[in-house]
Amino acid sequence: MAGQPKYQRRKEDRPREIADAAFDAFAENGYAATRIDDVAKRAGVSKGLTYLYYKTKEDLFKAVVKNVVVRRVDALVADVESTELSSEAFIRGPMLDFMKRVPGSPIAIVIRLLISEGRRHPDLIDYYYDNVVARGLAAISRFLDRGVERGEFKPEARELQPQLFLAPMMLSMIWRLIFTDKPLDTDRLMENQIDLLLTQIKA
Amino acid sequence: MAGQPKYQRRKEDRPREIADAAFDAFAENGYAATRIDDVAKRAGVSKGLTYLYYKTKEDLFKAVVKNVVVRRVDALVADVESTELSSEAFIRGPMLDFMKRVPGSPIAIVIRLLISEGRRHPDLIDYYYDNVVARGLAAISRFLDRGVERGEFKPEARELQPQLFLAPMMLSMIWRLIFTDKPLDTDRLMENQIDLLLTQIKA
DNA sequence: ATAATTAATGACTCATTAGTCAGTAACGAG
DNA sequence: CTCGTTACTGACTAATGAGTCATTAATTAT
Repeated sequence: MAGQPKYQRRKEDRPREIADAAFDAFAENGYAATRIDDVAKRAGVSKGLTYLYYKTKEDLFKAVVKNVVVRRVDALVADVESTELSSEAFIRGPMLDFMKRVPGSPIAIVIRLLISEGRRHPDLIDYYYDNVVARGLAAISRFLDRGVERGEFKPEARELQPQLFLAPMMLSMIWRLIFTDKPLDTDRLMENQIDLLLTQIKA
Repeated sequence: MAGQPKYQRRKEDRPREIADAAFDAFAENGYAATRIDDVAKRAGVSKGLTYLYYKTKEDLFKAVVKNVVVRRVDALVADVESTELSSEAFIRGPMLDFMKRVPGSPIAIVIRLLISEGRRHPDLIDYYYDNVVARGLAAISRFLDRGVERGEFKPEARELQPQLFLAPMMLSMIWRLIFTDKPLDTDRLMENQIDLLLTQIKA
């Protein structure tokens, strides 16, 4: 007459399940306003278990940022490095597509967390800078260099700050984070910027 | 033999003193991590007095955002509307100067607060949108129109999204909020964007 | 089947802090 | 110099939520 077991023991999966639940909770309410109890409930576990895998709330926060971030950037950088397309076709195609997706993606959520809580976790900032920002910027720079070498871009392209490509993406992201419902054609904003830049640097 | 009085009664000045202290505290620690006790101590008053002038912590938060914001934007908009300079000279002069100053100004702090806490205060978002964002964007649009009418800009200038002017300012602001110490020539970023845009729209 | 191991639970403690309110003292009126 | 008004104080309450740990039960080994 054994009933259903109350729970399964799943040592391997728990940490990830808990981190995912925490990500959702942080995304909805921010770090400070998220209770560990909520995270546990979302993950379908007890509060105590959360503390078995993550010693403190801050530990959990760090795990969340690291998890979400690493997967995405790897994919993009690999894409940039391995493309067979012409420089212009790549920018207008895969790169623009990627940028359009970012403002609605988990990356935006992580950015919000970094803006609100980052100052209390300097090592997290460094981690994010090294693994996301620096790598992303370097990839764009290498891409510009390659365009120049191939004769697709003018030599001045090398002087462009890579951030110029990302600025409208950034504004779109912040816009959506703050003014969820106010209209802004973020796609067109990014397209226009790409047009501006390409007109300037095309050989 | 009367000692120094313990305090002065300053009904008129207290609200502002408290709001200013709160701004400093919020800027340093964010909304959630700021204790009313801290604010009171900074303002040199007791905790109870804070509650005499602001019914809740949220009330205080709203007062802070509104205070800091209104003063600045009024000045800029007036400047844009009343300038005697040529369109290009104005953009490269006063407008660029203003943009360069924003990332290090209290406006950046308010933006951080809106990003982290805004979702729990929708009326604050609306207030900020109406009084800052909408007005700023409208001012840029009118300015472009005027340039076209005067024959300084091509007619296509009317089609430009005003946000294109602001995107690098936004990126610079966020960069400084997150990566306080990582180098980025934010001034050059904004100058380059202005160059790009002017080359495109100059008659 | 039974025992040993340990993943998982949830009731508990304890520190923190938003918000209250009875009392105190500054200050102006008479 | 009173006396009345009220700006101001600070000790208090009530609620919340991070982190603990003794206990329970799923699983594995024998």
